[in-house]
Amino acid sequence: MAPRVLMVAEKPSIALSVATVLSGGRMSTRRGSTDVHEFDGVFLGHCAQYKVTSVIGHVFSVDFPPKYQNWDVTDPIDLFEAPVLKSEANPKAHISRHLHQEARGCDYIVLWLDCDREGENICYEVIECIGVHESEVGKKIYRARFSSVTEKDILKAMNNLVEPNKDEALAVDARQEIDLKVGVAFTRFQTRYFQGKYGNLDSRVISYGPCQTPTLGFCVQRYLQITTFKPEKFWSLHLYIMKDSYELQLEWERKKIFDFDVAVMFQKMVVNDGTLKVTNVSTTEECKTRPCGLNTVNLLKVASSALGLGPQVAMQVAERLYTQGFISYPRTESTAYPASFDFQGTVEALQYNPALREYVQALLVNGFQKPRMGSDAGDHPPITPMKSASEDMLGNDAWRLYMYICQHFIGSISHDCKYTRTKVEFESGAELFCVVGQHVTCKGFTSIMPWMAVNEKKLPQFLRGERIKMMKVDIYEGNTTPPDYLSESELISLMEKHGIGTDASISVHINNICERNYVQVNAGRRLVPTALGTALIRGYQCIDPDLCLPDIRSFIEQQITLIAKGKVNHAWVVRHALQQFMQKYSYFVKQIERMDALFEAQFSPLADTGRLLSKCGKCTHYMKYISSRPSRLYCVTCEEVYSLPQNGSIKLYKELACPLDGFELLLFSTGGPEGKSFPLCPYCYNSPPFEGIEKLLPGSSAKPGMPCSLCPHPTCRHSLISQGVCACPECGGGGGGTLVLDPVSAPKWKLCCNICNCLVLLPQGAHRISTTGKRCPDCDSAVLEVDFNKKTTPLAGGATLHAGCILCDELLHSLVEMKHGRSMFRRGRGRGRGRRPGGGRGRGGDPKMSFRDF
DNA sequence: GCAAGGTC
Repeated sequence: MAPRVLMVAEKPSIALSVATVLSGGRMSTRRGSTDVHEFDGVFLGHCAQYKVTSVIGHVFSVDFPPKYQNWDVTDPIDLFEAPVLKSEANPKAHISRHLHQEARGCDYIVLWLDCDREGENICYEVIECIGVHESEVGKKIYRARFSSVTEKDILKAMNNLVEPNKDEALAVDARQEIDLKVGVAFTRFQTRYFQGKYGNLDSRVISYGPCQTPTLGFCVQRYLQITTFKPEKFWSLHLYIMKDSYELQLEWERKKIFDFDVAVMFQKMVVNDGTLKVTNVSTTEECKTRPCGLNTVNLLKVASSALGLGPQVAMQVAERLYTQGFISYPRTESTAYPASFDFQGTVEALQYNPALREYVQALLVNGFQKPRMGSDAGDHPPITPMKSASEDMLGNDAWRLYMYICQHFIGSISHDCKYTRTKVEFESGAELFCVVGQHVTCKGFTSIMPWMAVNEKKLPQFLRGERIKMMKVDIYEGNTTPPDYLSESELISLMEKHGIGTDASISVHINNICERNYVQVNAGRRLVPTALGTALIRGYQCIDPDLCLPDIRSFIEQQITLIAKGKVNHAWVVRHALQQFMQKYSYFVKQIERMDALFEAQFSPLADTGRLLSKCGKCTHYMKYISSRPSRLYCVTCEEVYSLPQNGSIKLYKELACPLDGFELLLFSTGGPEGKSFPLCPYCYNSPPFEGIEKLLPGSSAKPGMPCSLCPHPTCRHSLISQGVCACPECGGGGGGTLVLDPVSAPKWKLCCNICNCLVLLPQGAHRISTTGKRCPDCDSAVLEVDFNKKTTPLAGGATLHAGCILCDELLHSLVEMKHGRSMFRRGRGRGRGRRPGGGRGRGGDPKMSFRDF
């Protein structure tokens, strides 16, 4: 039988290109998690059946196990030695399952991931999904190495298959683990420390990261240069002459001097001389070179400085242009065009663009220039237009960005700009002056990129030895000025220079420091640090400047490069790097008061912030509601902070207290037309899930990590304690009671009303219980869904999901109704009743214990 | 809630 070959690319577009080239365009396509292209061909000299599919970037991402997810119970320092887990980055896409299924029955795997470290790492993610042992690498699993997705490169790669490089993949594993542990440990510590003290920081988290923090560092460094700048007076000579009815101001060779008396002395020397002699006239041919191919960093810089588009927006627009086929892949480091690049075709496509037509046609007639040699990072070709477009097709921002990409591309294959530069030098009283003129002889690429044009500056004719009459010699008094705030475009250059982030992530880091309120983007897209951003960086500078220096990234890079080159063992490097960061972390924690001194000077203590809202269950005093991000409650007496759900409003809920802890209940509401609201107890909301259960119930069967399926709150992070399950059947109509899972007997699945203390038993052995929003047709009580484990409760039809009324003994009807669209109402027998103090206004007739006991 | 890196 013909061998079967599965090929996996990094993204669907590359899978399509590879399949198209290798099949000569004759393949069939099957839709799946990602498309699968099938065709017959030749593999290693035999006829073979091919399938080509792709992942969508990384399949897995790395995180801590659930045990370490709770900020309340995990000391951040433990994170450095915690295990890390890889889980599917996008579980909904089912990429892992897709690869496993497609690989079944295949004899060979060929990996077409991007040829960089990340790509090498994804190779091994694919190998993991496929479920093949790594010992098969080289026998069954091959790596295609290609530098561009062109026919020539694809065929060449196919004929030169190699093995994936495990060391490079391990280097990425190391980077992921170090970034995760360092970033999360510092972030959690800082966030809790400062948000537990100040009420007006206005940021959801006080984050730290080896890329985002140095990025912020650059902005603050410039800010500090500005604030500590002391202007100085300076003086300079302005000498004016008249020649052939041109009035000219000459440049003084000394530019400026900082002593007035000396400036006066020089002025006198010139005035006393009275004549100005031309000492030299020189003319040079100058050349302004055309640009190389456009890469992401340069695109982002132009987008920010010339088009006023921030990096985040620019990348979004560029991605849309890419997916619509107007431009090539927008994330690339390379500025060199591949040898096989189709310049002719690309130029021809642009002649239909009215704005470019004239220039493009001239280029086609006169021939275009070979582009300058750029740098080839081995990733993707430079960003180029792929087809013609009009403003109507794209919309304003996309059109401007697209036009820039076209202009840059055309510029890169146009002539250089040529001009002559004439410098005339003068002397008077032993002081030297000069004037410079420029004359463009060939506009070249500046015709299509007019903002790059060389300024014409005409000069009258001067002859060497000529004596010129001076009009006047003034002393100009000026002040030195500080630099401006860092522009976004300068920041991108600095990040690139120091290796902070990648073409794909630079925009994300900049966006992060804006969103977290560390910097603000001012007019002209200049970045001004906020009080928070400044306090953070100045704090690191006090405690441990390494933490905010760009070298922190290069340190990690240099460490993992040792792994990539196979020089040092992966585990050793990770352990060593983490040990160093752990020491830095401990020192930082010990010294945090030095950073805090800066915060103290800028921000208000929690006690001075917010307004009184609801009563604390511990001390019965009113607690303060802090409305600035992140909104939270603060008890001044107990000095405790209680976090609240975010992005909504909070108000007192009927002045009712939680029956469990005495804290006054609150009502949280989200805005908008589909706004939701639910009541919550601030103490329960902040209760560590397992601690509480275990304290209350020795020998509890609750397992760490068991998710809370009862709590309908989208923000709920409880496991077994929750609120607001459903309306209480006793007082639900008028009293507003809500059934909560009774924490005392949680593993026994009981519900307890927070108003009237009514207890409702739930079926045992269920592993998930949730609300349906439906009402029992018999007694009008809430209907719950109960999910049983098949093993413990085999039921007719293999059904595992049941729903029933919490008061009547009816259990199965709603399920059947849901499954078959009709009600099969089977009434069972009640087995007594739950504790129900107060009686209430039961609507279900004779109140019974709910649900049959399974 | 947290990092940085892929990609959509």
